[in-house]
Formats: sequence, structure tokens, C-alpha cells
Amino acid sequence: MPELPEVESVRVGLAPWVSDRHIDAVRVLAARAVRDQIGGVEQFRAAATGRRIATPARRGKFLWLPVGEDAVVIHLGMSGQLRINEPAEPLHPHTRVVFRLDSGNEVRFLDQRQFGRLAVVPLVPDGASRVPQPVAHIARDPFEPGFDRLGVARRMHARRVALKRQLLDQTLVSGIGNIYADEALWRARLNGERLGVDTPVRTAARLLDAAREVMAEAIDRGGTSFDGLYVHVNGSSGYFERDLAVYGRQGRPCPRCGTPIVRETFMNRSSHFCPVCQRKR
DNA sequence: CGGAGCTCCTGGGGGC
DNA sequence: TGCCCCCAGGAGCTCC
Repeated sequence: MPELPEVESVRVGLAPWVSDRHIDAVRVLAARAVRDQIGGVEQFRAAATGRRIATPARRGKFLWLPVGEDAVVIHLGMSGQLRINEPAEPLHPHTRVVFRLDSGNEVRFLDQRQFGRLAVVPLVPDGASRVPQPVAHIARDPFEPGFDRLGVARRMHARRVALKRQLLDQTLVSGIGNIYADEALWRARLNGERLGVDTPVRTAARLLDAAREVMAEAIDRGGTSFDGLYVHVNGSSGYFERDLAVYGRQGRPCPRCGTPIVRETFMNRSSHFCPVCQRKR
């Protein structure tokens, strides 16, 4: 389940293989992967072929390969992977899109559950920089220089919306998914069902700090994976379940107080928390 | 228009 | 042993 740290891990791993390379050919094996592309598969192929890739960039969970005034924007969804292969290597059955580079290598997009998506889109202005058009409505992530920590905390406090829902709202703060939301809430000792209006601005800011810390540690470890679906660009899996305090650890002791971790359904998703450290009040 | 809920998708795993 | 159903969730979409 790629969240910000996993996507950043993919970006860093991909960069030396694709930066300053030309895309010589594009194969789309599953039209669904480019369903957002205006003009469909043919337009995707035409718009990507022959372009030179600059340094891969990222905001939140969105990754993109800048190509001139456009970008190949990639969202990995639930199970998307990018791998570098030689053309002779057999295609994995989940391969959806293949880019052949002028280096002779291939960049392969694999995606079992097909929530992932790719498109060639124009870059649009965003402050001092530029982002792909579909990324423009996404908020800055906690690692971006322009991330307004206090401003986001104030918005959280102003809303009668549960803290976990706000952490997952990509238009408020981007990059956080279900796993890091649970981990950040545990670290900040807050229950995810607590409302923003019941949370002081400084407490909301502390929660954002916790989210950034948890994700920074995951980036240092090279990403996190829990079901074997997430894989680094070279095919090796990042698997750091032991570093998680609460996610997927229902019934096991809270690392802080020993109380068994509880799993509940919230927002049609699973939520994991310590019933003592993170009281619902 | 903000907020909440629905939907897409697939293979692994559990239950019978 | 085999089959069926449930489960995981990011984000775009729809509805209120």
C-alpha cells in the first residue's frame, strides 16, 4: 500500500535509471491503466514516445516524470509497482504499461488490483514551481518547503470532522494513507475519531509533526510494505512491519503501555489504536 | 460547496 | 481438497 514514503522510495530508486533518458517506445497492455488519458491509449503512446525525461518528482502519493512542458503522471494506487528490466526478461502477468528507454532498459508498470493510473498531462504553475494538472488540487505534503503547518492545523481545528478523516484528506495535507494515519495518531496519543473542533490548533500541529516524523523514519528505512504487493524498482520487497506500533497489530501489546491494540472499522476502513493511550474521551 | 459515502479491482486466505 | 466469499484501500465521483 504505497503511501508517501513508499512513493518517495520508488522515486529515488527510479531517478538514476530514467533521468535524462529518452522514451523510445511505449506499450500499453491494459487500457484501464491509462483511463484518465484524454484520447485514450493512442494519445498516451503518442504523447509519451520520443520525450526526454528530467528528474522524477513527487507530491504526496503522486509521482511524475517531467517531459518538457508535460509530465507522465503516475499514481500507484493500491498495488502499483515500477520496475527496471531488460527487454529479454519475461513480462510479469500484472504488467500494464512498458516504456522502452534509449538506454535499452525498460520501465515496467505492474499493478495487480488496477487502482493505479498513468497519463501524460501538461504541467501547470504552482507557486514557484510547476506540477501536473491532476496534482494541482492536491495539498502540499509535509516535506515540501511551502507546507503551511500552522495553516493546516488551523483548518483542522475549524472543521467538525474527525482527525483521522482529516489526515486522509489529500486536499488538506497529502501523502498520508491508512497506515501512517494510524501510526501518527498513536504517536501523538490522539484518537482518530476526535473532532478537529475539539482539538486545539497546537495539538493538531503536533499531530502533523507526528505524521511527518513517522513518514520520515519510513523513508529512511526505504519504505514499508505489509502484504508483499509493494516492491522497490529492482524487484526487492520493502518489509518493515516490525517498525509499526499499531497498524495490523490488533491484540498485540501497545509498545508504550502494553494494553492490547484494538482494531475497529471507521470510514469503511480498519483503524488500529491503543484504547488507553488514545482514549476516545 | 463541504462533507460523507460509494465504487472500482484482484488474489490471498479463511471457512466449510 | 476444493470452492466460495470476504477483505484490503486511494481517490474520483455522486449525492445531499
